[in-house]
Amino acid sequence: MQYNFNEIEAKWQKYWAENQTFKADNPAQSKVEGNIEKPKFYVLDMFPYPSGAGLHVGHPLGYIASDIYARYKRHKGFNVMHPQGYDSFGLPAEQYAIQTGQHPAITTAENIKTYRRQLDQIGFSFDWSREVRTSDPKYYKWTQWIFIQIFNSWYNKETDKAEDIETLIAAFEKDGNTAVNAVCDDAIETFSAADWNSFSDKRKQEVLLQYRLTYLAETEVNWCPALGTVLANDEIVNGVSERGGHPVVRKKMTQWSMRISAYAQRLLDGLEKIDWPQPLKDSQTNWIGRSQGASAVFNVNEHDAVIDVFTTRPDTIFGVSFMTLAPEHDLVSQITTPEQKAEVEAYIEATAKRSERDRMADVKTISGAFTGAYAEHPFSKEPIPIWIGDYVLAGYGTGAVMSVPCGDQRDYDFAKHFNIPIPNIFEGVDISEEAFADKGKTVIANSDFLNGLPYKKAMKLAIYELEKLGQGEGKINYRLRDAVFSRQRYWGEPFPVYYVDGMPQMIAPEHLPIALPEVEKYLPTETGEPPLGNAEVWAWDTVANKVVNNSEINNNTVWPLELNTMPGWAGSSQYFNRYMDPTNEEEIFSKEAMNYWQDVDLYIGGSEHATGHLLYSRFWQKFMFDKGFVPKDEFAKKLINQGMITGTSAFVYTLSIELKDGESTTLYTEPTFHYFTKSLIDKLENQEIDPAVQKVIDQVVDKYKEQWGEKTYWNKNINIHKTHVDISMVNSSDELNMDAFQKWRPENEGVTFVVENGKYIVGREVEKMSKSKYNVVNPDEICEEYGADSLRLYEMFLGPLEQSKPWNTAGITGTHGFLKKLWRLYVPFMDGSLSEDTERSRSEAEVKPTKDNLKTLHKTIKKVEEDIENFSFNTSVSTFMICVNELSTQKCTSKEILEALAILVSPYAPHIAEELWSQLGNSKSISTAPFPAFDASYLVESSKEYPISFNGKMRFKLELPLDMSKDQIEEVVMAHEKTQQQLQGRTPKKVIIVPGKIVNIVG
RNA sequence: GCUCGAGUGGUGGAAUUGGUAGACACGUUGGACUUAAAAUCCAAUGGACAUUAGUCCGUAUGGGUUCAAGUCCCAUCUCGAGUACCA
Repeated sequence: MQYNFNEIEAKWQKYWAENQTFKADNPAQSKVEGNIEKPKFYVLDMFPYPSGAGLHVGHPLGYIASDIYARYKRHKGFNVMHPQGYDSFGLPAEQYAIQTGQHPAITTAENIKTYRRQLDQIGFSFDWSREVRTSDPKYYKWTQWIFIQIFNSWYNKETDKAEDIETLIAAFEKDGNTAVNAVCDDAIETFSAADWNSFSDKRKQEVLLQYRLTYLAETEVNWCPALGTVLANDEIVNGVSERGGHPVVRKKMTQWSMRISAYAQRLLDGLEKIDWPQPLKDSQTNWIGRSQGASAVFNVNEHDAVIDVFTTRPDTIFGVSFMTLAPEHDLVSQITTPEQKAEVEAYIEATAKRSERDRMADVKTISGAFTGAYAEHPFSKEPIPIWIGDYVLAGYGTGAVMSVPCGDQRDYDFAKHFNIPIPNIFEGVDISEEAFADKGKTVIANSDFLNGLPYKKAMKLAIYELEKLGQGEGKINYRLRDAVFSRQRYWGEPFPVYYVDGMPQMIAPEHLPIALPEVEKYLPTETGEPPLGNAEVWAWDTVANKVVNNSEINNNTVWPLELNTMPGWAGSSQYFNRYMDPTNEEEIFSKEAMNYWQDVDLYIGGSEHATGHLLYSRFWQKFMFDKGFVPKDEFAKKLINQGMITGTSAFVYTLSIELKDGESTTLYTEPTFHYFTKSLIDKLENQEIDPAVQKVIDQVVDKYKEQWGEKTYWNKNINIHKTHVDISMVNSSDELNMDAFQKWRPENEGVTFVVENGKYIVGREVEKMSKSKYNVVNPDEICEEYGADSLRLYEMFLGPLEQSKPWNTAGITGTHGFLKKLWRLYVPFMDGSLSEDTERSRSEAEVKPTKDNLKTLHKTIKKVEEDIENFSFNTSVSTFMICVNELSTQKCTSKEILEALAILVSPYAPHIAEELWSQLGNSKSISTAPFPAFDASYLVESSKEYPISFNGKMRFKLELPLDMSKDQIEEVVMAHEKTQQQLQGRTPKKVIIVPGKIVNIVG
């Protein structure tokens, strides 16, 4: 009986779907409420954005790994939840809609269909009954619900958690805002209880907005004109948009923001208790950017104004020789003197024109302008000139720095450039060439009360003295900014918000979801409103509690709705919790479900989400924790980043011949229109011209001579050109299908190949998989030709999960061959079409396992179990191969052994395992079978083949009993003829014997 | 520039606390079967010398610790990822 993988895989995929084999039990659904016998295990993949291109072989890598783990945990007796869904709001579908008019919901649904088909054919054990789609109103109802929760909350620094806004209102009514210690906007006016109670309703709402965890405020945002939307910091890479690479400019706009900065410290602390990859933790730490120092206040001379600065080096405060403000700083226009006005304004204009990208690319050019104003040093009372410079960023800290040129290289460079004095406040340090920033070696000098102190002490004392003056305090600063939450796009979650007199109002949760309205065009309106401005039915009726036509807006009971939509990360920030109870229409998830599932045990996905999805999700989780909705403040215990699978591009080579007269003048460049096989190119690169190449070159030169007459060409340059060729035209031995190549493109017709042994060998290079490089490998084709089980095994076999590694389809014959070999072991137990030489009955075939059989099996169990626990899937595939090779050699026909082996293999190659399991006579799915127990007694050895080394080099091996003593071993080894041969009469200085390991003879 | 990670055959990669380097595959070469091809099976396969036994060199490079180093320590080089005026 043949291993007919296509048939087997289709059969079992159908079986799993029909029997809901991988449906995870929920506490509420089980017989005994809240008490499922099995312990829970939650395995999660980062859900995909369903793009139009479908999957390539790189995409399922992480899904295969998580699937193996999920299936393994089922064998180990866990109630495993392994859900999958779609992050289906996003820019590509909308861009496509703008171009074609096709509704994004339609393209998205089509793409999801393709994804589902591709996922199904790989045989994942997903519980599809839990599927979520972020663009489904039934799902985004809860995204809107969370938004309302966040809006109705503030952050209490005293309790260090989010609290209901009602508690803040109560505090205001009682004591005003002076006693409240909250995370809020920067410039807040203080008010008493009496003030508060006398405020108008609108005024109260304005004040509360400054405290809410999501708030509407005019903020400086990253505006991307090409995409017509704002972008969050993590959506910008190198000053251009992550998607599309469009330029981004700074712009002030009224936007929803999320007060993630309130959670900066907890997001940092939380990293210590989760098992996530260090690089990922590092980049989150970096992104949060905690720095400890002090704030200091400098009074501005002749103005009623102060400059607030943040510094990490308050110990160097006596080294200040100037102040620098960001050009955008509010004070600049106020304090600039009439004489300096022209220069300052010109400078501000010049910096505004420079894009973010230019500013970043050009960090070496020093520029700035003097405002003409002076600040007063808090201690020395000396006047300090105030400058502006674009090396100070408006968005970080207070947008102003106290410049200490002797201790900071940027300040130093600025001072040098503008001839500002550089006072030295470090003992015994030369600062004539560069600034001195080594905190460890710092001893302060020329600094009044700080003289002679090292860094730490000086820092403490400086802060103490600043506090005494009332001009500063110790402070911790974070780089993390509040996250802009509005997008001027169509294809996203609508906000559950309407506006009364310009003030945002939440729609009551019982009226959710607020579904996306239909629009004619997906572009911004003529007046520059977001696409939802095109909707005709987009007003909120507060009486009927429903969305009505805009014409009904009466500014009394019917009000306009919010026109922005939520960003891509809104829907993905709590999806892992919704999976626990995905169809619940009453609440986001039931208490029972949440208490049972708790958190994600294993989360697998790409490292590109380090500072986006994974930071925002942790933020929302902490919020949900504060409000008592979830029991854990970190949502995923363990996270693994799978590496990228790169493509192996193929290249063909042509030459062009450049004829030069004398040293430099190019007379003529001639492409040869011949394709040369790789080895000839290799030779050329080593300055070696093969006769076959020479012939072509001569032809070109002859042709030239015919046209131009005889000349001496003493300089012939040969240039090699390589072109990508579609990898489907290349076989596993790198041979090009020359016929196919000629037909590939019209211009290839009739080209000549210069071959070796009749074969054209292409060049190979590892590159990112992409259409333009013609190196994309589609899993559909692999499944068709080799089967999903071969694909799964091969993806794991390629190398460690976290590492990036190149795909090479040729290698799949290895794992495919293994499966065939595995199959053959079971043939004696198969019904009907037994091959002639194995024609036996089952009972005849079955024999008792031999000692060797058991040894092979149990060493496989041990290794595979260890490997899975360590996520070392590549090595367990090798272990299976060794196991099958051994059992084949042993001609094993023990049902006991083969049953256990089928279970071991089943997480990796589930289809063949199910088939073999049923052929052995089992009627239930193999996924219900317990994992074989390891028994060490089968591995006990009585002897060991000792490596005998001389001076650390292994020379020969000797089989010795394991119970032999050190002395006995030495005796036997020394007496051995090969030992004497090695020593050649010398007496060894030392003999090292590690029983059970090694013998080393020194001398 | 800074932070982190990695360098092992022609290729992907093994090597658990320092203890037989190159497991397992791919590819290559030779052989069997076949009219032929495919498939399958068998054998060889780090390099150099040695046609037998065997010897020497080999885990990016140079040092060091050790009876013993891919593994530990120091320095250097190369590649990859992240980050980038963060005061």
